[in-house]
Amino acid sequence: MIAAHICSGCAVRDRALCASLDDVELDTLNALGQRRRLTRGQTLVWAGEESLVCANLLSGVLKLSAVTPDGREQVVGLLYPADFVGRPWAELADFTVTALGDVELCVFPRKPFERVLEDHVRMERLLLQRTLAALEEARGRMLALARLSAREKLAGFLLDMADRVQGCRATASGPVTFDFPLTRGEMAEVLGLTIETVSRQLSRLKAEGAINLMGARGITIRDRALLEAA
Amino acid sequence: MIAAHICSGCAVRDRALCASLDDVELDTLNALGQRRRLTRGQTLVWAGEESLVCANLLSGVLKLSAVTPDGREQVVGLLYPADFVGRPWAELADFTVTALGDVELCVFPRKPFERVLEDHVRMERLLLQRTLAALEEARGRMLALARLSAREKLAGFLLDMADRVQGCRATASGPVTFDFPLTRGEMAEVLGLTIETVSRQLSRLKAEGAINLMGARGITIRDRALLEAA
DNA sequence: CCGTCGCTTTGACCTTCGTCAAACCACCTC
DNA sequence: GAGGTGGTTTGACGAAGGTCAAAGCGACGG
Repeated sequence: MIAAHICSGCAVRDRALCASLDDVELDTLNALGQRRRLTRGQTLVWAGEESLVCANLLSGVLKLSAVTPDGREQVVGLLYPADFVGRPWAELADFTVTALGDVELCVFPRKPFERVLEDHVRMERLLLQRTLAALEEARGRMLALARLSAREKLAGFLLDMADRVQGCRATASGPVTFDFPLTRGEMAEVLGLTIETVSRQLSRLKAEGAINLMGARGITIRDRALLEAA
Repeated sequence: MIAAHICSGCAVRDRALCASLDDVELDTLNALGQRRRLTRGQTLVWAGEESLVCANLLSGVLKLSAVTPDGREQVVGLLYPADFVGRPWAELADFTVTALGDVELCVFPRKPFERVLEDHVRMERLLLQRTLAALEEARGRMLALARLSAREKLAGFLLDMADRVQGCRATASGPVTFDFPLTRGEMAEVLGLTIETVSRQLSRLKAEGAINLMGARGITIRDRALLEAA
């Protein structure tokens, strides 16, 4: 019952992969899991190194990034609470996983985790469905990276953040205020731009009255329609 | 035994998802499957429409493409023989699937196919592993689309094609000759460029002696190292 | 053999975005 | 309050690649 006890207080108990397990099954998994915290900038996994762990993200945001041989970097995915981290059955890690803010994880050693996965069809199915969803998202972002202008990328990104921040609350068109979990540089990495271009486009959107910027992190969406037009 | 008979002659019997099924199980699936041919340019699925089918690709090449509201297009994936087509459990199709050349498919109605999938853990696992691999590939291409120059994209693409064409034969560094399955326009769609840029970069690579072009389709890799340097 | 059709190549020009450089700003420590 | 430090903004400039336009090339049908 210890496991059930620990997990029952878990913020993502019914949204993460674990949602597919009952309390008894959870014991097995919990015996493997270990809580871990990361602070801003710390990295959990390095691309190309041996892939030793999988994890559930409990709180905070992680970035998944790829790097060219000569050092150009691209963020290829953002992970939010309840998302799954890592790639079962892969000997080497594909991408670098880094904390964007302070982060809490529930970490499992990869090999034993694979065994649990193989023994629990429902969990495996849930992972399959999430992977299919992630694949769709990645492909959607390929379109964005390759074909949208800097302005369009930014507008789309802001709308995305806004929706995510206010949970799944109905998107009333009233102004929304929130703080970025990312710096300009990180936004640039996500959108395939440079830091200067991000800054310039934000200034431009502000000048046009679509948004308002307060300090480096604060933002409020003033005219959602104007953003959606891009 | 009819099913086993049909499938046993299948070119991808032991490479497609079906590889996870024994001859008896294959009967179930075969009862659902239907051969279908497409000719160059025909499309199997339209993005946004109801998702009615899944399929195994038997021969030929398919492209998966996404389109912006205003008509800009991006190819987000290429599918080769033995690859799986479609997204189980999705009500709507995410992307448009179009034949690049003449194509043979083994098509299943989605809903019944999902049931088979749910009843065959090994097949579900194989699909999961393939989806994870596809996700990695998609993310790798995000890096390429966002951060590589036109020249680098093309060089990488040519090397890729060359490797794929000569099967998994050891990549001797001798010159390789083959035909593109794609037009310049399609290459542009894949690489996130315009047709003119593709043409110009190919001409440049030819001028530098890295490749040779014969007619619109023929190509030979003359200096592999030169391409790899990009 | 000629004309047409689809695709490719090449050129001239222009826009967008990246590069380099210099302030600027907020926040923190001393 | 002085001085750092890390992130941000702004400007001037240049290069890569997109756009528009015209010609070239090869295959096919008449």
